[in-house]
Amino acid sequence: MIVATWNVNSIRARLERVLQWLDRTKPDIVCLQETKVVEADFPADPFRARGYELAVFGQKAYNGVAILSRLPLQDVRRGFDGEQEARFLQARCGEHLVVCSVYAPNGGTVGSDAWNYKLQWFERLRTYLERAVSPEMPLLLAGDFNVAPEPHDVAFPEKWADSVLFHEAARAAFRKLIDWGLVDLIRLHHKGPGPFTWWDYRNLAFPKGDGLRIDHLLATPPVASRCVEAGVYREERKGKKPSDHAPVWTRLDL
DNA sequence: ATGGCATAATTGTTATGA
Repeated sequence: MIVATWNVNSIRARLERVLQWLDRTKPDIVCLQETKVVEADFPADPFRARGYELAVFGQKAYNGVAILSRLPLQDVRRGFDGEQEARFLQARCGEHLVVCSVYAPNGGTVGSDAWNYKLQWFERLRTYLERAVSPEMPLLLAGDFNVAPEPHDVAFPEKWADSVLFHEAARAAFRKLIDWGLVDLIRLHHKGPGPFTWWDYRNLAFPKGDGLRIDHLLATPPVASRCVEAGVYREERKGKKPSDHAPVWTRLDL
């Protein structure tokens, strides 16, 4: 089956593009981030009409995560550790696979309150995993982690070294999360540099190739051992009214 | 050094993103 994740930068602004992409690629499970809408206003009907069950965790204007699944959704959990913001949504898809749609804080600027919040948020996510799940169970964290883990995840690493997306402290926080027991599925199949998943809207970043890999599919070993293919739908960054992120996907032999 | 662009909430301008 195909599992994908996409930071859509507003599900209402992106609805037509998301539906066309769904109809073309037909993923079984999709994690969405930055839906930017409360649950009551989430445009669920066109997804239900395409055979998806939905789990939605939203708030007004900012953040917001969702999971679409062709397999029955059960055991939905909104947030972790008393989180106020709509950044984490967990559900069981089918009998065994647990999927989490994750939207990590951006961090504003290095040294700001938002920056400290970002670093602490990664600590709290790791603590939640330690408490609530296990590396032995089939678990997939899919989403926008707002961290490019290594130099070959950034097209121009020297230019981005001091940014919140590639700062050493953010990379260290991400590594600590991985060390709990997660495998980066893209890196099972691509050596790098790239594939990149985000390009700034400004300064012609996409045509210039100024990309970063900040959206990730992170799986426990029971899932990673079934990962036969993974990639980025780079073409979704092209054309009219794109998100600034491209979808990331994997094929799992489950 | 700054702003570039996009979105929501609002309806002129700000907050936030990455």
